[in-house]
Amino acid sequence: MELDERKQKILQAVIRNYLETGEPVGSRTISKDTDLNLSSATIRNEMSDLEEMGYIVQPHTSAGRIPSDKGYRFYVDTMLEKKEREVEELKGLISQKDEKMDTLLKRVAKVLAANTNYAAMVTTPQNRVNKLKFIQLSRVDANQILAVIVVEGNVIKNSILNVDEILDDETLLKLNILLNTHLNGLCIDEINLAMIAELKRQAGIHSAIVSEVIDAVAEAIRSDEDLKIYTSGTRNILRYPELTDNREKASELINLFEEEQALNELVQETLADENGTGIQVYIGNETPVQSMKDCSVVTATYELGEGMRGTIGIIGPKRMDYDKVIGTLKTLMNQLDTIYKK
Amino acid sequence: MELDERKQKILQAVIRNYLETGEPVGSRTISKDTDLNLSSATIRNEMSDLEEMGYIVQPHTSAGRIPSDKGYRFYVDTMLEKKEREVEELKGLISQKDEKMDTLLKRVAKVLAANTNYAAMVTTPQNRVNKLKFIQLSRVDANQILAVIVVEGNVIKNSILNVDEILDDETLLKLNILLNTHLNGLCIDEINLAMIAELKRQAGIHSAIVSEVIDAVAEAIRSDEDLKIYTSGTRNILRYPELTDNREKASELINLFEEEQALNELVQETLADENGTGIQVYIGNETPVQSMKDCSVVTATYELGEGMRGTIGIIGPKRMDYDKVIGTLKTLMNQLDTIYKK
DNA sequence: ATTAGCACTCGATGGCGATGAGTGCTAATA
DNA sequence: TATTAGCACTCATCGCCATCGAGTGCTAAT
Repeated sequence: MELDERKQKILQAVIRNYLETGEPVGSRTISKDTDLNLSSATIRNEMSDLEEMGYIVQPHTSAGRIPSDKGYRFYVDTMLEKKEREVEELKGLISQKDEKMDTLLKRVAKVLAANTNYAAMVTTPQNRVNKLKFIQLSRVDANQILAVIVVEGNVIKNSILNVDEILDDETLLKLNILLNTHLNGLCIDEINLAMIAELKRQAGIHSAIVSEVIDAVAEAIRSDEDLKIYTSGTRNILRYPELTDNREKASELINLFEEEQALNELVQETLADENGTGIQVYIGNETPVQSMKDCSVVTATYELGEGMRGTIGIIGPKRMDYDKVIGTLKTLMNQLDTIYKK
Repeated sequence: MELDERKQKILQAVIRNYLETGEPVGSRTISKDTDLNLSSATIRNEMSDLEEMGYIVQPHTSAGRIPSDKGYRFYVDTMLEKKEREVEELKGLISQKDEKMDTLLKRVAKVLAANTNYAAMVTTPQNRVNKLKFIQLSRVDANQILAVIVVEGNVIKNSILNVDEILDDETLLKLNILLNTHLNGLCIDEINLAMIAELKRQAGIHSAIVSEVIDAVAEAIRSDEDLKIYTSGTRNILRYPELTDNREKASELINLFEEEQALNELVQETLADENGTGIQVYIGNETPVQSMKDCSVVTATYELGEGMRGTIGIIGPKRMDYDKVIGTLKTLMNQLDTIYKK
């Protein structure tokens, strides 16, 4: 059977109506809502076809129809083809500059949640190729050394090293020069054992410290270590219609939402495959995280130049205002992009 | 009327039973549960008295009694007098050292939530008098300066400053010495305008940079800026009996739980008044945060020497296993204390 | 191909009586 | 005087059943 134009129109009407009301929608409603001028009986026949084709389902006999995952998928796909919606209200909401990265991202999560009424998440940007930019060792205390490591994109890591021997200023300076001249501009794959051995040899009796610094560098450069996920709007999960009478599932989802581990999977998936727009929609079982299979996830990837990429997204009910969510995500995504083009 | 020993015993029995079952408890149950050998009729009379005195209430006529806030308060107070319970299982759970502070605290929150089955929160320690320990300016890029600021307790802050003029190594060194000799060991109140002016004068043409550094220092030292609150076990909120059929309240509480702002109030309250044990219990309306008035909050203050103090706590139903919660909190509190005595 | 008509299905709603846990009161008892 | 047995009364809960109505699928007419 073919999904001709009339069937498409009916399907869209069913879904749009269901998104609004949350109730299974019947033939009479469609007959009145569309401009097709068809009687409810005709619609019934068409809906029967659509059900056979898997786009809609009946929760029980003698009830209206609701969209299946496949139905939602159709809806989202046709929607994405349409022109971008304007979401002006968000401009300015996150425009203050000079903010710390984490405050900014936290606020983005908040804005996103408040705007969509769904649960939102935002990750810190990940750098795929973290090049070392600068290392600095300083003495803080008699036997404490502070190692500051700056990687590309001005991400800064600190590490305090306890040392037994007392280092004088001159040695410290030598070590600084040694480390910087050898390591700057390198990314993690390029710091191999041979180089470490060479560094240790040149450091002579201070090789222990070099060792510790290298460890700190390795940790600093390993970006996934540093992935932070900010969430907001968890409460909205309680409003999701597919969960209202299923406390257990709601609870599971809330839990998931504070488990960075699980969200991480989602993020990785999002970052992995790259389609044109940067927007991804996972409906029901399409999600990489099993416990979200009753929900839909919409994510966007933002880019901060230099290959830094992060994810913002919302986790909502399958019955979601996809149009608005996608619009909002796009706007925020662009805002982030421009903010960091300062 | 007086709360004689028999009434106390009955009250305790009522509360203990209610904590277990969650059902209003009747006179017959008490008659069987206690070792008083009284008939249900006698108990009825006593319970009637207890109700008059405000320790228990009847959800509706011809139902059993449940504790009022005042009843819980009595229960908790008598309980706190008893000897400390041993909670051995927790030893070792958070024993790994060498962890980053935030990972550690995150895990403490997790352990706490998992152990009690309530919602848990942990704050980073706050330093009341933040003394400056060390400042370091380094050139990262042609026109970017990295300022590293270490305050007492080895808390490190970074800040990247953009500069117009190009600074050579020598000037940088001079600035470093200037800043360190003048500022080290001072806390925020001691850095006054006169001193800043003096610094700027000595810096000469580089006074703009000094200005920026001072700003960064001020921000770094302002500790409340840096208060982070880790939460865990939000899902447990859904299990609280007083909220199970009140979605709205549950939702509100969940929201509260991700609003650092609100939790902060709680923290401040906790840190403010200091009784002997470091444990505080807020029952129902006693809480400083209004939206928690259907819950109980139990907090503990941990100390990390040098005046660094943080809060760990749980937010649970009024019908809560106070005994276990307090025990768990005490154990974790001590663990944190000892871990940081390395 | 479309539509009117009709019998049928099934969840939702609300009334109703039975059930039973628990109370307060009174009178008997130790 | 304190305790207890007995009893009438209250009220939330549960299962049952009839009703209602939205919505369907099928058939026959247009």
